[in-house]
Amino acid sequence: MESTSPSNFLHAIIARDLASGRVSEVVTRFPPEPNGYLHVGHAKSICLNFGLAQAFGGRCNLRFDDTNPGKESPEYVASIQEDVRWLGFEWSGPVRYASAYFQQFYDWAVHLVEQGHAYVCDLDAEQAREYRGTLTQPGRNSPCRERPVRENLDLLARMKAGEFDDGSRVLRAKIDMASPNMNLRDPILYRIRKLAHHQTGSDWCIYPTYDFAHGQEDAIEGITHSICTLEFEDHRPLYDWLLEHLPVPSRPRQYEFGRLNLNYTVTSKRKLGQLVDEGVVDGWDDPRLPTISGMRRRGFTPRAIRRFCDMIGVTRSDGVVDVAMLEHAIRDDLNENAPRAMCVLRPLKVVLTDYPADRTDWLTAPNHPTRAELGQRTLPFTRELYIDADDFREAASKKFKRLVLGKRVRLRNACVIEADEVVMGGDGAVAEVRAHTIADTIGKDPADGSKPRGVIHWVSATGGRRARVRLYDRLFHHQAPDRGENDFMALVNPDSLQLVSDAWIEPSLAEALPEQNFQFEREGYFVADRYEHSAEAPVFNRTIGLRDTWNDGP
RNA sequence: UGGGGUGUCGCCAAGCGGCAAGGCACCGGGUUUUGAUCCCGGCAUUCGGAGGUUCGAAUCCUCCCACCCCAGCCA
Repeated sequence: MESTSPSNFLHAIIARDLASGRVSEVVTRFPPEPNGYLHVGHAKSICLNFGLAQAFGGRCNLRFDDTNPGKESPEYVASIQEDVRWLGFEWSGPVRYASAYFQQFYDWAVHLVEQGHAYVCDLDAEQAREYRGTLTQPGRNSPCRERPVRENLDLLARMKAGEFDDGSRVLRAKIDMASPNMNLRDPILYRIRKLAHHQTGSDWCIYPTYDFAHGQEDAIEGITHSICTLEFEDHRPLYDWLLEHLPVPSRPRQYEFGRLNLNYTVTSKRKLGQLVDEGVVDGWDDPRLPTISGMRRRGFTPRAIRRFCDMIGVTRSDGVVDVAMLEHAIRDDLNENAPRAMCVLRPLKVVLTDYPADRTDWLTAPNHPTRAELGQRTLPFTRELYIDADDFREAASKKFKRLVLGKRVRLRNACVIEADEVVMGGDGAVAEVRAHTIADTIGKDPADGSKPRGVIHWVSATGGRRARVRLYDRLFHHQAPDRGENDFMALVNPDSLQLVSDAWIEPSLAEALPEQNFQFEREGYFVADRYEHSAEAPVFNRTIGLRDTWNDGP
């Protein structure tokens, strides 16, 4: 796989650390909590962590930060691994789990207590909040703060033994209740949760907090550069404090970067989960969601997502990336690599009156306009064809470069035809167009030197196949559905999915493999559905439309 | 009104004292059996603002302004 890893400030830091000998090898990690599916924001982190390790010949671990059993599940640990692999990355060694280090964390907690750096606190959640003070006022010491070491040790052991109820006691670090950094006001290290854990079962009833776990996990695994998002910057002093006060095997350092924000979309596990739970979308892998599995089902390729991550860069400023950049990344990849094919979304019958009903010509068409190595396929050409209803008008201005009554148009990969008359249906709409072919125009212009201004796609009515096509649109029309006062659930686009049950495809398309990408010429990029597509009942999802700069006329 | 951050084109982003890369978007023009692609051209005398240092500043100093994060026994 190509290892693009464009330079950024982290790249520079690592290069410097390697050059100075501060570290001899770079070791990073991607540390998701298995409490939801990965989304495009995680893709940025994955590309960053794995990409940096790759760029410097180091290693990158996949580690589940599973310290809160109440929110986690095995379904997520499975999907996360699948998504990371699908994106094209392989972690170093086995999958790691914070939960595998629980005993070590506990021993270290005991160590902290013995050194007088931690104590068991009896304040309940509400009292703890009061004692913590506010952003502008210092907190007050807990009445338990000066508890003797011996008593703390006893209480901690009993917390572990399950003698106390959830929430009744916690273990806290003894740092500084007056610190302007809230994270240093005697942060909680352990809480009681009488809950089974998806990895450790009922072994524990006390679980470490993120702060008491993350740095130590990094130290145990020999992580050299622990990369996280900006909101953890205030936690860095605590991260360092714990490492300094514990006999850890290595000294990782934390660095922060700005998380990805995309306009017109929501990227937060909580909100994505709400859309899934309330049935607004069909599941975590709904093609309208910016989840990795959703984008996969939509037809995005790992390469396009990686390319997108390279395009947006990595900095410490938090901005909002225009989805147009994501759309460009996928169009760019698919334009280069997707085979072309023809599909009519709104079939309008065209009868070629000068063409025998019992005749079929098999025309060959290249699978790609510039890459001959992608081969060609054959198309059945018959008396009855379907073209898209939008590609015909009884009358139109010169700007309309498609089929018009009495005028000519080129059928893509086939001949030129001229529309003679229209047959109206009972509903007053055009039901059929009757036309005739212009002799000897396959692969060449008409003998009279005229050149049709337009080219439209078509599919044989008798040789083609019916298909179901799903046309996706943005889930939100609002640029910032979850910003400020906005209730993102109320801003969902009710027409984000349009089901087309009678699209018409050229026969070769029925043989498509699930997840195969195509460009349906003049329409956009589509993918055979990962789960529902079959030769008997073809199903395609529109990944993204073609760029369209045509300003519609009259 | 505490602490921690960030401010370079509509968006992302290079730049680190020597005179504003690149990408996306957009606007022209050319090619084209996809109104796609491709090609060519345009797009910041200016770097949040005001002072200062310097021959010279987006880059150094001072003050100011705006925005983001922190008061979960979430991560």
